[in-house]
Amino acid sequence: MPELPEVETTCRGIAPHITGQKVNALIVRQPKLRWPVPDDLSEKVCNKTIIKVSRRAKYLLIHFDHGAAIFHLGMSGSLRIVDHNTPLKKHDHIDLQLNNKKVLRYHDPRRFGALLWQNKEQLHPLLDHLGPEPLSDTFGGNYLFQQSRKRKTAVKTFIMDGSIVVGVGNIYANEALFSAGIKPDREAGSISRKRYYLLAKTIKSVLSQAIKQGGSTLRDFVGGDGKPGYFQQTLNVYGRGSEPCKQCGKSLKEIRLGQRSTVFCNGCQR
DNA sequence: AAAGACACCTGGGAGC
DNA sequence: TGCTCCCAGGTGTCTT
Repeated sequence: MPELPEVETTCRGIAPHITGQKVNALIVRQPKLRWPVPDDLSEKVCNKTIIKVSRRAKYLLIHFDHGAAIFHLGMSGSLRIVDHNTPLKKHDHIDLQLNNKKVLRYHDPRRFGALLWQNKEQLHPLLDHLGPEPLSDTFGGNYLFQQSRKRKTAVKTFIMDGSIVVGVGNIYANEALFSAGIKPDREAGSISRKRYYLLAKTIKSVLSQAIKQGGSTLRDFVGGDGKPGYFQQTLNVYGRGSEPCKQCGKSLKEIRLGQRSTVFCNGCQR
């Protein structure tokens, strides 16, 4: 479910409700996520005050004086703010109960997500060796061009590699490549600097557009049924295999790259 | 070193 | 209605 824009939207949505709050309890009903929830996490966060919420790649960090709880939403995870008496649904695995009678509730049917802990001033191994944030100034066409030299992997696989750039998931990789007019299976190392400038630009714009739209549905993260913002995003190719290209009308092609569904227009992308 | 396959897990939809 | 099969927004780890 969550690509970078949804994690960012979640981060912004929950921050005002939990920042400055003291944690009353951590309830872990199902510790078997992608990695087990640490046994001692409850002791680490109980009676401690949340000082900040931030995002790095698709990780959501809840900061305390002495360290941070790290959430990852995996494929199907979501975090929402609910009232303390809100009935549990299936797959509501974790509650972080706050002083203000609100609960930060983690829901994740497939359990590919995670809840971990990192000590102060010491980067968790998972957050080490990550590439730049796509929306930062250190990420751009020149960087992509340089990183891609002599690489034979498909350009789509390349931009989805978290050590190159974080946060470009399957939906937005497809969309950014369409907008840049680049065929997803082109060898990364064979693409010109000029075209990487355009690709970096479309990656940034497709992600910021989605975040902007997610911002309009922030209330969904504090009640309601929690429909993620990017469901509203206009998708040009993702999920539209064999439908007509919105640009030229030709039938969109669907292939698999790195076991991921890949959709593109043979006419508009080369 | 880089590329590709596989793993984790549940639910929904298609096809029979 | 119910069974079987395939697919799904991620990403660490193992094998070539």
